[in-house]
Amino acid sequence: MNKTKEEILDAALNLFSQKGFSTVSIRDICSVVNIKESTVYYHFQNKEAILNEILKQFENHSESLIAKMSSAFPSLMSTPQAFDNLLPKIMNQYIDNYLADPFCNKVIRILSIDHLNNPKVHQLYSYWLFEKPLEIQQFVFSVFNNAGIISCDDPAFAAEKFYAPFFFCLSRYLISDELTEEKIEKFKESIFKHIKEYFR
Amino acid sequence: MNKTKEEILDAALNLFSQKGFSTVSIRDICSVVNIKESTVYYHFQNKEAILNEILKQFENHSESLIAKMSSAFPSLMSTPQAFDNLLPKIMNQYIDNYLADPFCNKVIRILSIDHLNNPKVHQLYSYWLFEKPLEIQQFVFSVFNNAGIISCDDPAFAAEKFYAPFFFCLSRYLISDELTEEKIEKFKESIFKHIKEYFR
Amino acid sequence: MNKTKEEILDAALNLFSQKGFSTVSIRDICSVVNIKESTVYYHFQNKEAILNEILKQFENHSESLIAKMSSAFPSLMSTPQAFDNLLPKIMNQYIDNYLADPFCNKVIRILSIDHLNNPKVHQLYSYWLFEKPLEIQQFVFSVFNNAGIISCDDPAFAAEKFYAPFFFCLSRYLISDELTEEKIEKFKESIFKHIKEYFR
Amino acid sequence: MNKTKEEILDAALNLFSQKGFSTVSIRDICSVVNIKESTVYYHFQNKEAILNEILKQFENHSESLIAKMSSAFPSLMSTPQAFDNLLPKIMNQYIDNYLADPFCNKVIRILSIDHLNNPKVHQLYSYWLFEKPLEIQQFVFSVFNNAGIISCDDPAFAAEKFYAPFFFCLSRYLISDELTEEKIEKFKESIFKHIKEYFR
DNA sequence: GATGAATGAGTGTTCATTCAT
DNA sequence: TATGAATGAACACTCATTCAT
Repeated sequence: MNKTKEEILDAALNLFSQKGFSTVSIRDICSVVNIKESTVYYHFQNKEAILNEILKQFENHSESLIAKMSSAFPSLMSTPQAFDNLLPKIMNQYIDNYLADPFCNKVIRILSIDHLNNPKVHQLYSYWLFEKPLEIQQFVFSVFNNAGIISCDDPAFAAEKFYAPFFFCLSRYLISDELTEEKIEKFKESIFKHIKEYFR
Repeated sequence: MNKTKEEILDAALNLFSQKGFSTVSIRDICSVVNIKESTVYYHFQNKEAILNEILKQFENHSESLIAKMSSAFPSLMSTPQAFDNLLPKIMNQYIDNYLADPFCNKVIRILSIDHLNNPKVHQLYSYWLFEKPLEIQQFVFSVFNNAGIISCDDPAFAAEKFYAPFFFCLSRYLISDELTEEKIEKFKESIFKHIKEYFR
Repeated sequence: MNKTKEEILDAALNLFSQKGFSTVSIRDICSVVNIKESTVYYHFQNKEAILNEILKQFENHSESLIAKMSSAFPSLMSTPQAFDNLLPKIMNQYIDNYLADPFCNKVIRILSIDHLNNPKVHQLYSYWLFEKPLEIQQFVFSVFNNAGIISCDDPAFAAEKFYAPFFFCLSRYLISDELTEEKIEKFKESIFKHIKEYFR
Repeated sequence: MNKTKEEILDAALNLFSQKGFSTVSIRDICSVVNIKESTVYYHFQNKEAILNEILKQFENHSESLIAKMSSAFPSLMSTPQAFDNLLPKIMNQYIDNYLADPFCNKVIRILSIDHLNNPKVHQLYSYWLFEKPLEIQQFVFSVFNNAGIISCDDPAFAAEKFYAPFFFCLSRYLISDELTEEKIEKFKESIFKHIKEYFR
């Protein structure tokens, strides 16, 4: 992709994730990238198109991450030791490449700021922060149950119980302020406590 | 308070909670209340003052609710039966008068939309959605622990574990879309399941 | 006159003389007097009426000062010693009760700020800062000439020559900044030097 | 410079010099230039920037005029005849290119209208209407004195005496009303009378 | 690829003024 | 006497967008 276009996307991502889509002006973006406003319209049809491009990249990233993580799934089920060894690895992957990944984290902020205002954002917000993670975990728990690894008669509730602390800690530590290494550590510490407690 | 001023506050509350503070214009508010823009400036110094008034009312409401709920606390501890009887009542009070209360619910939406953009909102967001509830629950759990009602060696974690589903379900059911009776029912159903599971 | 009305006039005088008529708002005046804007309209028909009242008072003050000073004129002509004695007295009177008088000084500032913008002000500005003083002095010089006290074949030019330093020092010392005792002293020092030089 | 930008500056100059900076609206300027208000903000950061540009041009003009006039100074001192020949030429240059120059004259009006209200304008007003001319003339008189051309033991007072009629006639003839050829003639007639009288 | 110039619609806000009380 | 409430017109300024170059 063109360098200027990438710079615009990058600046827009940063600004949108700090102040929300409608509060950021084309001028704001241009003064970061150091280009004229009309230049933006060479690369994008309009302001919304910038957001759409960001969201599209986010979806691609997220889907490919899911694909990657799913491939680790069979090994997870092989033996109890494999489970104990792999679970933290998978969780770390999920955190490092998604919740705390600089790009994804910023998009998640955008989703949480703008979801009430923008239907398209709302749909992504619902999907990626609620539906999809719950669906995956529900699936995992029901497979585990069927395999006799855990006993779980309500996989939907199990998923919700497992995911709630993730969402809570995400909101509390990862998108409440600037994202720092410190915050990520706090998040991980907290979330692994919850996981440990969960499988106690 | 003056009728027009109240109507302005009411319209502003609705609009701010739907689109966020900066996306709502004075014109938007006026076209709801059916007054001229200059009239707004008779009642409020500026746009921000409208938000501040709303936030002030929210704080007053919240604080008085806490006071009211605290008074029920001693009876909660008297006998195990009292606990079992009272807990749902208190939870319902918390939900009906706070999380799902039309006024509070809208303010909570505002907090969640604008917290990244507005420092004052951010402070209230952190305080009322994280610090305060966790502080209260941590206190409750440590008292319960001391009284031998429950055994809990890490009240801070216990509070987080108890509150996480609240926050999750709040985000999922109560501030993700328009607030309907149906959504409130879904929320309650889910949250009482979590509570039951918690005290299992 | 009513106390509130006087306070309005006083506040308006101060503000108009600092920032000019059109730059001062009714609000500005009210916040000094500590009344509501609508109250102003009980005492004055509109904003302009406040200015007119001030200008009327100024004209009354000026005219009565001229009358008073004219009465000293005959004695001025009696003997050369009387002239030498009386001239500084008259000049001091002119300065203390007019150019440097707190009320008149403020009005003169208003005239000099607003004369280009407001025809009525322009007329007073021309009259009281050019026509009238030159007319009086021209008259004085021609009488003095006829009486043989001084020899002066062009009283109009003599008046202009005599008055020019007044106007210059007025602008430089008395209406260029806040009016202080120090500034008045500087003005007097300078102007008496010019007078002495004139009659050398 | 861009044509539209120049037209804005020109219209602003005319309007500011007639009504003062704060009384002129961007709309006023636009309706003269026949552009939309937003266009003004393409060329200038804000209203004040228009004034600043005008003032900057005035300072450049004034400084280069002083430089040009200073170069004529040595010849002025060579012989008494040179003095008699050159003085009117220099005075005419001063009047035609400064006091009565259409651009400068308008700026001087702005200075005299807005100096009490605007600190930056006040500084230019003091400098260009009092400090600088007096400084130059004081310098000239002291050099002339040292060269034996005139005898003058108080050059500061001599400068004030020489300059006072300029300032007076400037106010009376050149910035009191619209600037016409007639007014300029009146001004010159008067000022040359004063100069002749001065060197009598 | 990029920009200089322009714009129409909209933003928050201030203003002098009115009028019923 | 004074004010609470309201307003229409104006204000400086910002916005996303267009289009010729």
